[in-house]
Amino acid sequence: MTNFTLKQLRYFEALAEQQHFGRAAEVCAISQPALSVQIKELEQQTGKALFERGARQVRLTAFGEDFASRVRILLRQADDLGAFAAASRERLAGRFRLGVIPTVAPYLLPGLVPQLSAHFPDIELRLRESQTARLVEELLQGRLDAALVALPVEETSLTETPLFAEDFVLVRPRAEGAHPVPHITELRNMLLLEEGHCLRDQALSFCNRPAGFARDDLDGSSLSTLVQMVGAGLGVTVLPEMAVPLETRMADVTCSAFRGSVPGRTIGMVWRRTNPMTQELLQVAQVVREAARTTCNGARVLHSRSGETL
Amino acid sequence: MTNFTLKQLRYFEALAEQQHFGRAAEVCAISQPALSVQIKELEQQTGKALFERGARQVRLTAFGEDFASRVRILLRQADDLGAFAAASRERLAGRFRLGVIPTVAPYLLPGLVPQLSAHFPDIELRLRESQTARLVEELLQGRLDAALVALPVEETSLTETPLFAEDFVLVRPRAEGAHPVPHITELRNMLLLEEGHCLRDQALSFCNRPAGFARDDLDGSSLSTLVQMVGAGLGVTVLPEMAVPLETRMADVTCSAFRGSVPGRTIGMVWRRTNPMTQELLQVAQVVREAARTTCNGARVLHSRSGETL
DNA sequence: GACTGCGATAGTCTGAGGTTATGACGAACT
DNA sequence: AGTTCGTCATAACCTCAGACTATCGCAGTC
Repeated sequence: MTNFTLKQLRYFEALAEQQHFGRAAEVCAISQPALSVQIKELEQQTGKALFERGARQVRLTAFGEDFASRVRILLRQADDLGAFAAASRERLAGRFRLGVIPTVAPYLLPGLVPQLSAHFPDIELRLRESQTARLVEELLQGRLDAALVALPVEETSLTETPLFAEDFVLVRPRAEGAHPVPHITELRNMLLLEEGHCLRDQALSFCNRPAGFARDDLDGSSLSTLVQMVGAGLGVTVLPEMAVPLETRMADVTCSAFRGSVPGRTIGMVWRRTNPMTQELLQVAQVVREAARTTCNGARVLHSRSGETL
Repeated sequence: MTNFTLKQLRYFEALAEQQHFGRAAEVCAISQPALSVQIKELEQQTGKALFERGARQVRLTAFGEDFASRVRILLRQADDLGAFAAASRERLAGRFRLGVIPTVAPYLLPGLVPQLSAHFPDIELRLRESQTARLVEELLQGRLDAALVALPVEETSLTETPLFAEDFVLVRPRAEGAHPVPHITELRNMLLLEEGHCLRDQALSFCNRPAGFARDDLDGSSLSTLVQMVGAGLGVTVLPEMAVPLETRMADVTCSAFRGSVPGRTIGMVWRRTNPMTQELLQVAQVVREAARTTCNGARVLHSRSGETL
């Protein structure tokens, strides 16, 4: 029953304004008979006369006027919808849900958030801090649009772009600062983040884990905690370089670059392969690279391979 | 640019709800390819992806969700428009502008207005009291929908239906009540309404106007005034029967039926011949007849000829 | 690696909605 | 009164949007 078309309503509005079939048809850029037919059709569908056809005048009926005022509202709303789409066409806009792992978030976000807002003024940014596994799960469920994690991510339905690489640095009690920096295979009493953090797995993987390597009785829930524990002389730990300024400022520790083969990590952005906003996501990635370059110590910006711009 | 169709939006809404092309197509009672094509078309027109097509899931994009919430509002409004038309289909509704001549209005309207409201609960009644010429002019300009006047009305672009007929009665000072009622051709010192009232013309026409017939130095602006003047002994006048109870109650006058050929008038309703609401107008006329029968002394209800129901 | 479920694409057909030409009719003019 | 004019409705025709069926392609699943 409600099967009139927007086109009919636009014709109707034109006729209501012009009060003349010929002129209204011209306004609509169609022929007069076409307009007559559509108005007639509309009148049949509403079941009431909308216009009174006089010899020299076309007038709205009482019902027609009530109808017209509602039609106008409807059409303006339809116009708004079109304008809304047009306005959103160029720039990334709307909700954008970004997940970030805990060993990146505190160091990158203070620089990133303002830059994202500046770059995409119409964005509604929602941030979520969680470990990689959780972020991947939420991505797959469609509850996140993208995530910043350490690469690689083994998940075929996700796609990724590298953002930047950084080294890990060794954190020891300040007292040990004078000692030579041990090789990564010689580390002892390593303090680690609790289960689930990718940084823990990375730390475990880049050395051959001799007996006594890790203090696995003393997992820390954050890098901040770990550094405090190092300062208390409980052991040593590694920090990604971006974390160094913030975490070691107030602690009684010393930081040293590794010698020889320097361990590190690559941070990248991942999202569902099926997400149609690839273009916009790559723009976001570019902003993240910029933010990392300007606000994160020692971040070496990486660029996506050419094929990924598709 | 804003040339999407309501149909597309309905398809879109269904898909947004079902998150499945096949099921959404079924809901829309079309084939799945038809829906795919229309969604694609809509996405092309908005210039943005609305859905993310996953392997096992169809999801709205961020933009799609914003779009959807607006679409829902628009569609509900379109539905309302249809419902509004459907609701107005049966009963007369909306603004109804009725003109009434001054020698009818005060006596008929108190009974008519409640009956009209009761009969057409959704009506928005606007009343206008003016002399016939003015009412006809406003009708022709489309500023009135109908008018209650004395018939006949000489105006080819108006059509009419008779409502009721009534007699005129003679009003004399009470002192003269004992005298025999003069014949209409023997009247003297007749007090008349001022220029423009049809009742004046009628009074002038139903007698042969001998010298001294009318006190044309003393026109009254209302029947009420005339009756007061009669009571003061300035002359005599005629009243339509419906005016008698109200106008003669407080005055020192006497009313008498004419003998022989009794003058009177016919009240009818007129409207633009082009007005498409003939059916509803005839309903209104019927209510007026009923109101006249129950509330107006001596009104003899008349019925429209069968052909007029078209 | 074949199967399956699901969306996209291709090819075809129908009718909604456009066109031009013409009719009908009231208003205005001669 | 007849004629002309302005205006909307109707008729006949045409075209393409949008429907259908059939089929392909792809990603999970067994």
